[in-house]
Amino acid sequence: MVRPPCCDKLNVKKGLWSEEEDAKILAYVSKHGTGNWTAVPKKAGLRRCGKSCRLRWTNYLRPDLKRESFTPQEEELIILLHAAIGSRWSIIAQQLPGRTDNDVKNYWNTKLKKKLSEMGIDPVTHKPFSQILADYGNIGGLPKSRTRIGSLNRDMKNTFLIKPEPHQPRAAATQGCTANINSNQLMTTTMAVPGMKLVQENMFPNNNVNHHVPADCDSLDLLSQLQAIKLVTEASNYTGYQFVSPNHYSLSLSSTPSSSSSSTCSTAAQEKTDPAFSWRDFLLEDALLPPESEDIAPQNHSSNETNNNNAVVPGTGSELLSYGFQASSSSSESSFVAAMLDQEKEMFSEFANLLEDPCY
DNA sequence: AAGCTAGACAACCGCGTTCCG
DNA sequence: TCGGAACGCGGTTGTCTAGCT
Repeated sequence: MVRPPCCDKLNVKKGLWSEEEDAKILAYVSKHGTGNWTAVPKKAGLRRCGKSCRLRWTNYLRPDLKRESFTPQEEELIILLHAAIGSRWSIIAQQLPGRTDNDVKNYWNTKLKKKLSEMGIDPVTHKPFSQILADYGNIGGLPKSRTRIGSLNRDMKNTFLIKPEPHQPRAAATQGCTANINSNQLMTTTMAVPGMKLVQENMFPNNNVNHHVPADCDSLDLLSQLQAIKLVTEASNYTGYQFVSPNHYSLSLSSTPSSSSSSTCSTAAQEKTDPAFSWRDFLLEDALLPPESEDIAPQNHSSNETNNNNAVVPGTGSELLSYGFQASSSSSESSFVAAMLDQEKEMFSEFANLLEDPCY
């Protein structure tokens, strides 16, 4: 492993910071300001890596940091922003004065993920579990056996299989689940990634999104991210991310009169009739089709205009799966899907014994 | 009282990006 | 333009503590 030069010394101290060390950092920063962190340890008389100093300052010593626990408003904002832009903690934290990305990340990992799971919502896709299960069952046409549940993400499993887990070291637990990872990835990537496109389209119906750009997370450009943030944060009176029914959760944005009716996260039925996204486009544009293939005309998004106020909590996934796999007609698509399924079958057969004995 | 467990949060690690000579 | 250093970010791990058995 290559360490940065500032951390290369063997005598660099690690672990928790003492009050003395904090005082040295504070003294240094008050005198010299922040910046050039690699020089800080030497100048401040610390046996710490510069990176570590910066982290200590950013996450703990900065005077503008809030110490009190997260408010319900902050909590809702985090959930909304996570739904909109994913785990971009630094961006989310920028919308929460006095909070650091580390704070937000920790709060998400320890509280919010669990909370959403208990509500029956997958914290990764922000989609009701029941719908994910149904959609996932539809993909492969495979029976929903225990094995299938074993391939769902851990939070989801915890919700379905409420049973005390024997404590085990984290690494061991992680390793034990290795056999599930591929199928998890199959699911979460296919679901979450195109979902970003859905967010973009549904949250900014008037935004000229180029629908021929492959809808991966990274293609969600900065402008759109900022717009997403703006939309979410400006909805000053939103009443929250409400669980309505197992297939239906909503976000009520009451900041505009026309949005008094809660905008609703698409149900499976709604999504199947929503023409805004074509899974086919997503799959094929990347490589399989020449650009501007005539049967993949730009989508007409006029239907979105009727629900401009709907800040659709990104569903992300299952709608895409229903779209794509059910509507697939071209041979290239079916071969792509078939290849994925073949690989998955192969994996299941290879790890059959493990999958029959889930690690939880 | 001791051991175990889970929650909270601080800190570290690795990697990608940006800056600068 | 290139390469190394610095920085920033997200994921992961470590540590402490309170509650429970």
